[in-house]
Amino acid sequence: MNPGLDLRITPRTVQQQTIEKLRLAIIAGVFPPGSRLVESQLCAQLGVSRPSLREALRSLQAERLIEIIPNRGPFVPKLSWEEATEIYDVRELLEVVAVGRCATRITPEQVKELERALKAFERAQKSRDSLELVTTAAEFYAIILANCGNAILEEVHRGLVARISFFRGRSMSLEGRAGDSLQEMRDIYDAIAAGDEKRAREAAQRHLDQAKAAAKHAMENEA
Amino acid sequence: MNPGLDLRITPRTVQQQTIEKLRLAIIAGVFPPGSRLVESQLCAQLGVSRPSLREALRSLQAERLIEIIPNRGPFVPKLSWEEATEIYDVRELLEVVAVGRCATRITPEQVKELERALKAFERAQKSRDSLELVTTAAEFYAIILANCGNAILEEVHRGLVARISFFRGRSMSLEGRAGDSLQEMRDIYDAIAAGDEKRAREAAQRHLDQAKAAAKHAMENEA
DNA sequence: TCAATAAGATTGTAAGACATTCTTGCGTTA
DNA sequence: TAACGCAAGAATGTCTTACAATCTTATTGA
Repeated sequence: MNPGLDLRITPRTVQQQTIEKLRLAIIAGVFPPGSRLVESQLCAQLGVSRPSLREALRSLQAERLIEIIPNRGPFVPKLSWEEATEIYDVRELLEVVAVGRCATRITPEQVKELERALKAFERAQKSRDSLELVTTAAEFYAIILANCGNAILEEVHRGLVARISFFRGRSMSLEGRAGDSLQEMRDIYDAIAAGDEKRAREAAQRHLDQAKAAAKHAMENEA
Repeated sequence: MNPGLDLRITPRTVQQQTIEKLRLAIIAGVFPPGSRLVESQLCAQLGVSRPSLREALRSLQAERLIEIIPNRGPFVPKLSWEEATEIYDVRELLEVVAVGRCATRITPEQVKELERALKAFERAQKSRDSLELVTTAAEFYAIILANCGNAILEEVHRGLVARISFFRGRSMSLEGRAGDSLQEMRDIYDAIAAGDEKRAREAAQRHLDQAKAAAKHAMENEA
């Protein structure tokens, strides 16, 4: 037996499903930043009891996806540009390393996967579907992070990206941004496929700097 | 009025206190890795109701300080050396940057604070108090992270360090390790006080490599 | 118009209940 | 004897109910 393989199947409990549904809703922007989450309403919408919902809310609070002010309840935080910048900076730190490591250790099968994800993004870009753009871009990065050889890095990165999902959605819709993104992601893909760590890191750095600038632009245009 | 200043006082709810007490207990090693946390026992020990306790446990689960297997309940995870290595690697990534940034922006008052923390560590090292060693070392790093200019980086770093606290406690007790640590921390302090970013980063890197090696050594000697 | 108050809504916390699932010890059987 | 299976007990997952504390809002009065 391989002791490193965990075969345990974990039943999906009510709370887990509650957490996942709420998390997706928040990331997708169903509850825009600043909106309050009223327990009784969520219970009714999700069909769960208040204790179960509250436990789910505590998890999301620990993930920093929501904030809970005592006696006032949970709400989706509004990110200031300063906070968003800090998140982008840490993300950049992690992501550049992840892309570089990925380039040195990814398997040919996973390169195929990455190529598929890139093409999906390309299709989304042509169809100008804003949601699809974000989804496919996330998938592209998910593959990279899953192949960087460090699960903790992947986990932390995912948490950070979730917190700026609202920005990403906005900046992706910016005129022309998706096209630039595609080219930058192609560069990353090419470098990874070639196993060129240095070039991969540089491409990732470029991509993130551009994304950061686009996010800033998107934010200033609506604030 | 300064809109950036948040004067809101948050009442300390039962759950917050529960979370903090449990977190400290876990970090301090009261519940060693592998031990199960039985709800009814914790309720009695902490004097809180089951719903409150369960919400607190969900928070700790999201922080990855405990794991909860459905229908079996929460327990303190045993870190494999592979996982610990991954955490150390990400921590290193963040910490080196944080120390470097700290060197360029710390205020003279905070340098004083850092000096005090360093001296406290020195005293702990002389008295060979294992708990004090960990506490004072944590304080030293807390000051650095608080002055790196990025609250997100600080937050992520704190989360990672909490997860390897058990290792830290063990490796600190290693013969001679504390003395080496002190010298390495002095180097970090000197570089920060001198505002020398490059040297600070190098010192941080050295310190972490040593800490990692010590942790590995400590782990292999008991597994 | 503004301040104070009161009513309503919402959250924090507890207690109880019950079905489901896990653990464990015992007895049965090959 | 050993392995299997079953049954009792313990623990968790979930829901309901309840109530005090707090916040929000609307009304009233100056």
